[in-house]
Amino acid sequence: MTEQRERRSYDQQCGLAFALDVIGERWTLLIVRELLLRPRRYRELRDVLPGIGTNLLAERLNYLIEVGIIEPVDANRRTAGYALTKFGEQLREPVLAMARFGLALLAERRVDPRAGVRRASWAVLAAEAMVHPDRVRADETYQFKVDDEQFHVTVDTGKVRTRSGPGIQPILTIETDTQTFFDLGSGTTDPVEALLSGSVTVIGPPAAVPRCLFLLGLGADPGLRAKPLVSCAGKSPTKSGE
Amino acid sequence: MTEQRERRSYDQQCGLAFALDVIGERWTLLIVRELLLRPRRYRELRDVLPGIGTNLLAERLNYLIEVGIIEPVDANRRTAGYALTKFGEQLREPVLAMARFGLALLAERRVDPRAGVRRASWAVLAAEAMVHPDRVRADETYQFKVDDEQFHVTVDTGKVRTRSGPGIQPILTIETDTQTFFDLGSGTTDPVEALLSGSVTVIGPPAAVPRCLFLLGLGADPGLRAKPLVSCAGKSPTKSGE
DNA sequence: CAGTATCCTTCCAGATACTG
DNA sequence: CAGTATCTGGAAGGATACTG
Repeated sequence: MTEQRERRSYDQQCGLAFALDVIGERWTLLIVRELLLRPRRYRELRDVLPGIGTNLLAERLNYLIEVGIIEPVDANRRTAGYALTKFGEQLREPVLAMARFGLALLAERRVDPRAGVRRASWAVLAAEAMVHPDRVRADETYQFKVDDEQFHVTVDTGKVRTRSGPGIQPILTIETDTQTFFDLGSGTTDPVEALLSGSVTVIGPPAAVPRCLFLLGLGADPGLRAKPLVSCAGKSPTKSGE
Repeated sequence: MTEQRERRSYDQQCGLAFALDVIGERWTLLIVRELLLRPRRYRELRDVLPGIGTNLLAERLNYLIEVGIIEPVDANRRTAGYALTKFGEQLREPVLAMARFGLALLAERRVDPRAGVRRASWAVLAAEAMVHPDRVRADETYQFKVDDEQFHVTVDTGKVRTRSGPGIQPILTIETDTQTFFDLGSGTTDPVEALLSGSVTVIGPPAAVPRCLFLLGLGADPGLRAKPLVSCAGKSPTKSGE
């Protein structure tokens, strides 16, 4: 039996404090992140969260089940893993917003861009965080291959979805490595530069590339551009005043 | 001098992990929340964060300065408090997203709705979290008085802003207490019920009320409504709807 | 494989004393 | 007032051995 722990609470009547009481402890949001990508087995979670320790993982999982954020998935009679509940899916927006901030930290070199474990599956989340829903310029699908991970961004009747796996009839297929992808996402590397240096390869009509870049916040609006000059890394979010 | 602590890091190349490495420790986001509302002095922060302890608060403040999220504000030559930097302002979206999730927890009774300290200033954040930018129906200002706190939601040329202090020429002035406001925000209490029971009072044209409710996610689209169902804006006495 | 139990370390809460 | 520094008990986290 897992014994009940007396949880620390901020004891404040505030939405943020309520949320942090539940998902503010160490590791919790990272577990949620993994399950946002897809359901996972206990072992898989251990593997993608190096350093967590089996007791903590078990404790967190039980608590997340208790509060209805995740649920065990059992095939046959055995626990086959964990998945987010419908309620837990509501953590997608907060997690993406935080991930966006993390990329901003990276862009401003407030964190070490090369430190730590790399995993291509994080790139899916990064892509989803980068998407500007208001920057749709065409209904089309962009497919990505980042190291071993495959995912796609689809615009369907103006609505954007980011999903794991190959896309259906993608207009573009973009291939790169995890490092380059994060460098692009944080504005560390310019997309044009990456293309020219060959660390990114693109298959598909060149005209679609600016639309894809624009959607991901990496380029200027193609609809407003008279002539394709040299793109200037579009996203230039106001140098922090120091 | 504050001695440097060896910070715990997830060591993962992922936006979320980067963010949590920086603002994932206990109390940090609550400090940011306070500074999102307005700059604060050391003493004020202590007062709104009961239980934090002077050393932790000092440590967190110094670290947040170090990473460029906040900066000391000095009037004359003395430290007059702390304010978010332009960079730190980027935490507004993540914090609001988390607060929204917190309200969802409340709505599903996953947290105790009555526990803990109440502060009217939290309501400003809650209101901002509740706003649906895509639900604008008119350019107008709604002013709120929640206990001792005053703030307003303004729609100006289709853009929504939520700010502390009184609004300019508000079409509505809504007055209530902190508890009721959070009950409304979490869907625990129905707005109509709150109006009828007198725990909320509204001054202004009744026709504007549905627009305000809709904007805050508390009512149906008034543009789709044929007739104004609720026409009681003034005091409709003692009809306890139980 | 999927956890549970155990031990040890680090961090946090709370109190208090000290400095400019 | 605006912090900094120190101390102590207890709780959370990390590493690992162990069990069904």
